[in-house]
Amino acid sequence: MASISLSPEVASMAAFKAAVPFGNGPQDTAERLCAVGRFRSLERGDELPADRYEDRLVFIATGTAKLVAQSTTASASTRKPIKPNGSSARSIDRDISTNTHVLAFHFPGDIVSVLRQADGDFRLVALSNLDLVTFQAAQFLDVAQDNPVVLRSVLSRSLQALHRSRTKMMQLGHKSARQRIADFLVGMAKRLCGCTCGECEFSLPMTRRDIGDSLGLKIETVSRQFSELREAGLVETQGRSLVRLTDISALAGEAGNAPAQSPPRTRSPKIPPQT
Amino acid sequence: MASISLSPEVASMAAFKAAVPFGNGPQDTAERLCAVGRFRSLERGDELPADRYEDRLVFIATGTAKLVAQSTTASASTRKPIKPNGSSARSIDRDISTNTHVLAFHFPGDIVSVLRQADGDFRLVALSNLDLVTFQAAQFLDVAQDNPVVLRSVLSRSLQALHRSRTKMMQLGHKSARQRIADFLVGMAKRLCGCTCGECEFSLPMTRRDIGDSLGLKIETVSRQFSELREAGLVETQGRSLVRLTDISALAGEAGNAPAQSPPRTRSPKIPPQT
DNA sequence: TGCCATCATTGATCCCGATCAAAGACGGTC
DNA sequence: GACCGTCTTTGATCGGGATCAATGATGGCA
Repeated sequence: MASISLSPEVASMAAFKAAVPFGNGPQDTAERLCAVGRFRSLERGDELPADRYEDRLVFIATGTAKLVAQSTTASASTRKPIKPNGSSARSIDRDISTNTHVLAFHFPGDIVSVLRQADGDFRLVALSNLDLVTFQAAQFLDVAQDNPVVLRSVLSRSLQALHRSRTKMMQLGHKSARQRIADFLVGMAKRLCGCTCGECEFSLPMTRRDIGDSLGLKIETVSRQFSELREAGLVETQGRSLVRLTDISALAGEAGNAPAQSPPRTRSPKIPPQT
Repeated sequence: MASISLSPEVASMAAFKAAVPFGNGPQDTAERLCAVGRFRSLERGDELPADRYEDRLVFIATGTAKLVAQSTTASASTRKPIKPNGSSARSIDRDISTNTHVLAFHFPGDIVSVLRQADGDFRLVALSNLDLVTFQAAQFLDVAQDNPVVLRSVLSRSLQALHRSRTKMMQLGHKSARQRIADFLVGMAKRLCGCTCGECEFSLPMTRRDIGDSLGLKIETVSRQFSELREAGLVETQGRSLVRLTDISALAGEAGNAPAQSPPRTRSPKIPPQT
């Protein structure tokens, strides 16, 4: 097994180069970017060590991750006298049952912007074994500055992230628990299988708690909604993570979205949706 | 009234040039950007006509605006048999009590990204008389592509917007009504007066309904929270919009944030705050 | 000045989701 | 296999915010 197969590091860098369009600018941009990028590998449950002073851009090569925020709520409470059970020395104080919030889940090919710690406590945590490439944002931009195509691509990605974030905000703003869960499942079907209608089966890489934290719900509520959707025949589950959606369109309807028609929403100017 | 004083259009373009750092790239970038920008003036309550196919970047020169999303929720309920009272012809079907959501408020100097309508129903609505400059995002980027400083500045702004959006998401995710209102007021104090502690007085450009829509609360709840904060001596109001915060730090505490110490924001080589 | 549409406040009640509590199921490891 | 920690499900109860309903305040305008 020596080093015959492609090393994770080399593979990750290659994935990065493949994911970003380098256009017809300076041809060495890719190499120069890789030179300032740093490969890292995390195991399930590990978190990317925080950087106090530098914003970072993180490219996900393999695995899935969650971006969490530890809200600085003056929660005067809950110091859990962690059981002396010296479990894996690895699990760094994953403060249970505090106001942790999952901002987003990320999958291979994503470029995640992780702000410096001074701007809030954002952390990237591995949900599965994770290969990634980290860049100091300033360095990345310095290099990319010579190559407008790259810069523009990054901008475009960040605008997309903004869009997703806003969409999610709307979810949290005024959707019921049922709608949030349905929406979440539809979203996962799309990102994990590329399915937007029909049926679909996949394995959720995150726990019920993670799901709840990302939707602003408690774990019990998440569970109850799964149960109800199961009774409604829209969802089947097997084990902890395997999920089968029997009718994605119906689920999307449940989520309060247009039932995933043919995308070209040829609405005449201003017909109120009112499904 | 002739054209003796500076026209709003000229003033807006000048404001735009002043707001974006053009660095030492090609010196005509500013002019070329202005050439593809289009000046618009909206009156209170008007909305920026939607563009079906093009994402846009909008620079706010004067006034305040809200970015709203009309959620396509399949609200099976609430058919309000709008009273035949042919009210003012002006109020363009501003569907009362529907799931409108305010994504953000914007002030002079902001650059707002307004996605094409196909990506969701986002609209920019004037809260006061509003002068702005709109760009087709693609055109803007084409021009800016020659000037890395501009491109990078726009990127930086969008990352900031993302950060704000995420922060807000956390708010909506798990904060009480009290905390949301307190947080909102602290944020307004900062944006409208630059105050982060001590006391402060300003005029809110938006209605209680707008506030509620932006925080995921109902108007009655907003009102009740104002009343409670008033009783607690943290807030004084006069008329509909005038607000006085007697102790911003205390209010920040109420919001569940660190009580606004001297922000040790040790900014590393980064880009100006703004927005 | 008085009218009137809109906005804001206050009260009463209801309901969804949080919280408290206790089993039950999964999936590791020995 | 049996054990055990973690994750998940289900039940009972509570409370914050939504909802329904009515009154009061504001400010634009003729």
